[in-house]
Amino acid sequence: MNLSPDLSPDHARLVRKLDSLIELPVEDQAALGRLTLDVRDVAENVDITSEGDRPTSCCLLLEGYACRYSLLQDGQRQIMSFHMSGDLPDLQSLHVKTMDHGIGALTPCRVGFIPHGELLELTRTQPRITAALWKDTLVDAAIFRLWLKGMGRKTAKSRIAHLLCEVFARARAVDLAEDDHGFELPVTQAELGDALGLSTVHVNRVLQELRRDGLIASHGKYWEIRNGPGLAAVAEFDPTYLHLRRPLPRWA
Amino acid sequence: MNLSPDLSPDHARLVRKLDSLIELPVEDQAALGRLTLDVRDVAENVDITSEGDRPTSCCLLLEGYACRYSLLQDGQRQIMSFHMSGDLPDLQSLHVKTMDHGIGALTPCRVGFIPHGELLELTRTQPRITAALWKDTLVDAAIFRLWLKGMGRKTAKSRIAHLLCEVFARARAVDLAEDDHGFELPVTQAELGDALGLSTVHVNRVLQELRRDGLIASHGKYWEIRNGPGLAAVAEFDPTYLHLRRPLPRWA
DNA sequence: CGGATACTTGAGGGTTGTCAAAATATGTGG
DNA sequence: CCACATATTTTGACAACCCTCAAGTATCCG
Repeated sequence: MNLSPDLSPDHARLVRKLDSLIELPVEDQAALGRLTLDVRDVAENVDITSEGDRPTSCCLLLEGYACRYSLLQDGQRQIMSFHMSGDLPDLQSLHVKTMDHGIGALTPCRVGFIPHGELLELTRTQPRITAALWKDTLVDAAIFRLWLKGMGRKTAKSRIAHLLCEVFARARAVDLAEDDHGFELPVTQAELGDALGLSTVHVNRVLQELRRDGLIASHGKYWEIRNGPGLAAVAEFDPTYLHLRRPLPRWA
Repeated sequence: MNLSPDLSPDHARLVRKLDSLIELPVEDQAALGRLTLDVRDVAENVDITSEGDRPTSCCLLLEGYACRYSLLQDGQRQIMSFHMSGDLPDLQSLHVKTMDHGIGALTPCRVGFIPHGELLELTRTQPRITAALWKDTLVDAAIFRLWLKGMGRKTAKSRIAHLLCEVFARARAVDLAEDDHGFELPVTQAELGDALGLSTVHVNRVLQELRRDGLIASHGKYWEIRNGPGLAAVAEFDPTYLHLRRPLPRWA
């Protein structure tokens, strides 16, 4: 990647993310670099955006991890995605006015809010940026589809394996994975369960099984893929759906 | 809605669909009316587009019903969405080159293929059409999220109820539902199961339960919502996520 | 009318959930 | 840097929702 040197570190995260989807000429990078970023801190377990809100800006996640979620009437929670630095978890609010889900901070987060107006102006003048942003929302949708496939037709073991492959691949694509197999995902087993449609107890048992099989290891919020091909096989993981420009490790 | 009178019936279906999401001035309607439609017939159970394809056009469903699906290694199928006349089920191929799932015809279908080039040209010149198309893909994503929520955290009964509410609401929005509670959804119980992550047998039993409760009735491919508020309550159905411009029946 | 597809029913089993509690890790104030 | 409160992980027993298998019935369509 050819990252324009005069970008702020915050803008660079955005550019790096979009550039993982579509090659962005320096002019487009510069245009992104001129976007207003209203930076704020959000505490753990606090909403960045709540269901029912009608945002007038999109949030760029700069530091920390967040999730998309929705609550049921009985208080159960469904997590629909995990987000890391560089993600625009409520980008869809650009064209879909009312939030039909919330974005919550899984860890203390630093986020930058970009006014809708500025983004819409870019989409009127910069077709490549439009394509990149649109594609980002499309990859989101592709991820939802794969989760759907997992929830509908895969075992708990395969689902968990798939999630770990996916988060690793996404982290890798934006230079957040340290090496060929380690990455950060600061979520509790209860949160994994809420994401995968499983109980905490069952998540725990299946994780133990994956460890026993030598497929993964974990130390708190850090996860390690011990046997990539094995894990990918259990998961039936094929990264095509992430539509990344740059190749991933062979096994993924 | 103010449908431009000089549209072909096929183009009108597209305009009616996009207009259900965003108000389209006549100039935009006219621009849509000039799109090339390469019309073809697709037989039941044949793919309109297959997983792995790299389409150079988007298909507009003109007549019939289709579904998005993906197969697992063991042959199981996950259906990710149902599509009706007016839908653009592979619109995402505009920006995401490789199909990560297939589009299959559930009934004999008539589809019109629109060249990517023409759509991309529109997105460069007509911001409202861009917004409408983008929003269409965003509503798709919202529907995936709701299915995800259902599969993860709802009972089979609630999931089936939700699907019926949703298809009714979508059909209503494009004038495909005959009255306040009847609509067409020509799918077998096996297909419902593949969509909802359930076995055929269980779908059957739950449908009987919904009928016994007086919530629905069905005659072959036609479905009737007998008790809208009751069904919506079981489903926890709230149509906000469909982001429709025009109101739906009170209960939905 | 006949074959195929779809729907229905019954019996039994398995993956996963619930409840409850113990063990361990984490974090904060003194 | 320890002590205690809290959050998280782990374990066990039992139950439930849903699945599989299998067979019978209804429906569609040429």
